[in-house]
Amino acid sequence: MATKIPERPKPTLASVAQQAGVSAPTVSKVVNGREDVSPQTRARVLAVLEQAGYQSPLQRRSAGSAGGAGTVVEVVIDVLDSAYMIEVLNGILQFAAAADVETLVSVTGRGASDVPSPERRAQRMLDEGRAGMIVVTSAFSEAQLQAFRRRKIPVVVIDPLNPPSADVVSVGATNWAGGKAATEHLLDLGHRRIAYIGGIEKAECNQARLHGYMAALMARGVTVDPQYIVSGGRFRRESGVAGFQELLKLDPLPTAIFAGSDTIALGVLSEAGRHGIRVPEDISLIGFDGTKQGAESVPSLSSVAQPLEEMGRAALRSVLRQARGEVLDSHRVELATHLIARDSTAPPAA
Amino acid sequence: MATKIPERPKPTLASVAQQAGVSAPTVSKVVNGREDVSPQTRARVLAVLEQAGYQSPLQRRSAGSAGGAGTVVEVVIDVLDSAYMIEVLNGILQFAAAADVETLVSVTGRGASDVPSPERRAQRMLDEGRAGMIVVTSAFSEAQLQAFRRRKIPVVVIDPLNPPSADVVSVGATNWAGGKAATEHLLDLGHRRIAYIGGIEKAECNQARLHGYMAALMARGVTVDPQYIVSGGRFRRESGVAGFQELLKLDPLPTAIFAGSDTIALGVLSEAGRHGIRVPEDISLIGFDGTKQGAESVPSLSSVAQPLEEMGRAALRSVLRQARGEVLDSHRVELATHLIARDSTAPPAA
DNA sequence: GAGACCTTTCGAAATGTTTCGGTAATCCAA
DNA sequence: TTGGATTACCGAAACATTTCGAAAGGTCTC
Repeated sequence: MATKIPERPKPTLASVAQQAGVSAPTVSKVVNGREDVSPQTRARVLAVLEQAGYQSPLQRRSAGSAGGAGTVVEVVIDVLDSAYMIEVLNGILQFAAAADVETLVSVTGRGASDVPSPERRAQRMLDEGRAGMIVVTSAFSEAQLQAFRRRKIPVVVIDPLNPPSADVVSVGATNWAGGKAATEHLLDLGHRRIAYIGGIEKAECNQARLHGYMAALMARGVTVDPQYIVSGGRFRRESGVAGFQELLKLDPLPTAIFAGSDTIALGVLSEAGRHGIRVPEDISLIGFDGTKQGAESVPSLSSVAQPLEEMGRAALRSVLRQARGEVLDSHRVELATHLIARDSTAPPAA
Repeated sequence: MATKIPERPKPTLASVAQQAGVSAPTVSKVVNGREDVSPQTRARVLAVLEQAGYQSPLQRRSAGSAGGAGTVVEVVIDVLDSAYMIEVLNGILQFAAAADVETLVSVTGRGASDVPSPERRAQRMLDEGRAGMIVVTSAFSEAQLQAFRRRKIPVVVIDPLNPPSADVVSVGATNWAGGKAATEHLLDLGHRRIAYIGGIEKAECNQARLHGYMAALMARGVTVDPQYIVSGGRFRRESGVAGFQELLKLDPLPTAIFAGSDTIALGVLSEAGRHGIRVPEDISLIGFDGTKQGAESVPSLSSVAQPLEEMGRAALRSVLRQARGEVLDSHRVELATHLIARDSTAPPAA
């Protein structure tokens, strides 16, 4: 080979050590983040390391292949108690298995001994060579997510509470269109007194669904009656129960209810049963999420389906792309919702 | 210290290598599961390794401090689609958060690209310093579990398919007693024609429940009618649907059904609804598992509650104990079940 | 059957990591 | 002030792992 490259000798621990005026073990400690090195020494070694472009064997190995075996992605969820969470997680796990990626799942809900600070967590992720993180919880604020971004750790948020900012990559669904579709479905059936029972009030997705609901009403010339909008709940069964009790106090009862999530709808369903109110004969009910649990209830629940598993897959895919250093087309992925009319909606009683 | 221990020199790679008649690098490769070692050489080295009781630094590290930060436990589940699985997993995740342990969850169900051989998987666990594994799936046979045992990787199986063997640590519930309690509950209400719809036929837990059912019947002098025992299903909703259709063909219809799991019971419930058969007026129904989903159905489901979350916790606790090298009191933990009578059971129609 | 080429297996040497003990700085009680 | 105790920091030596090429044996081609 005549065209031999000038061949700058590949930096080794020893060469770096000599240049920095310390021993090889000391450099090893700095590279591996051990504690017993003084700040000054560490800084000096780091400088030489940087200048020489040294890569530890670990770094060399992981640099090549993000997305293959050995890649670990962290998944942070609130609690595993809603059908929504379960299906999203399922999507992530399925895709992870197919992509040969490992997933480290942790809950932030109750009992977590010492929710570590984002800084700490980010540091540990770097140490352990984690490829990135998927967040399905409200545990991290916008500012905290920045901590990860600063360290170049790929993060994707599913259904963020806050409106999507340019700095955070997020995955969601077309909530506004979905809320509109659900309401139109009820309008088409002939309903005019339609109530909305919402989830977490400030949540972006809840807002979007509510505004889709209002848009549909107004487009048909139906006045939006604030009495029929129950808010202040959460995306949980109990909120459905409480919300329905709230609605029962009104005089012209609504003939249909649009629930902000399937779990809420199921709460409504069971509470209606307790009061001897039949669904859909006496009142129509439509949920949001399109969970299996809704499909399996009696009567089966009409709903606006979000592709929950697909959302999980999309989130993981996006994390892996970022980890590989690819440029993302968009910082916000919105997947389409579609209406599923099942047995819990019908024309209003004459 | 006068009582100094004779101090057999700690085995090192070199000493093992010499004894096995190979070089140190070769021993290293065997220990770390590299490919380029002939089977004969590997076997020879493994023998010496075993005899000398050599421990790789990785093993030494994980042996010392299991249970604190940085500990990673793998959790292998089938698919995240049953209430049972979800609650067990939730228990594991909650306890993991409290114990500051990380959990790596993987599914073996569909789509898993290349279910790695247990050998491979065990090797990777050692490489990555994983503390142990919890198995909630039928993906591993008894023999395959041995592969982990041989490498001293702590493994705990939750509700194993096979009868608990002395070699595998397992966590379960008092299935026999639970099956008996469920059946006695129905007998106490006055039922005599009681059907059983089972899950996976060979599964240990299913067998135990079935035999508890039969024991209760016999103890009261009620003949066990094989027609009323539907088997060949799985612990899934569809099996409840199919099983109920099966029972509908019989002439003296059963007045009560004991389902092998809540998911099965929910299938029965929805199918009964489709046929206009009311629960519990026309037929009583009791499940097994005591899942939240059962509690939330309409009518709410009577069930034999297993402490599912507690089982998850117990499994994780046991893995951590093993990882710390503690001696286990028992290789089989059985947690108590208890009957929850709700709205789906009532005296038979006169 | 000779040669080119590949594959498997292994170890020497190069490289990286850990253990452990020494040194010096600091702290503390007398 | 002094002497012991404690701690932080560092490197020599011991240990482990990886790289890379050599040797042995196969397979294919001509």
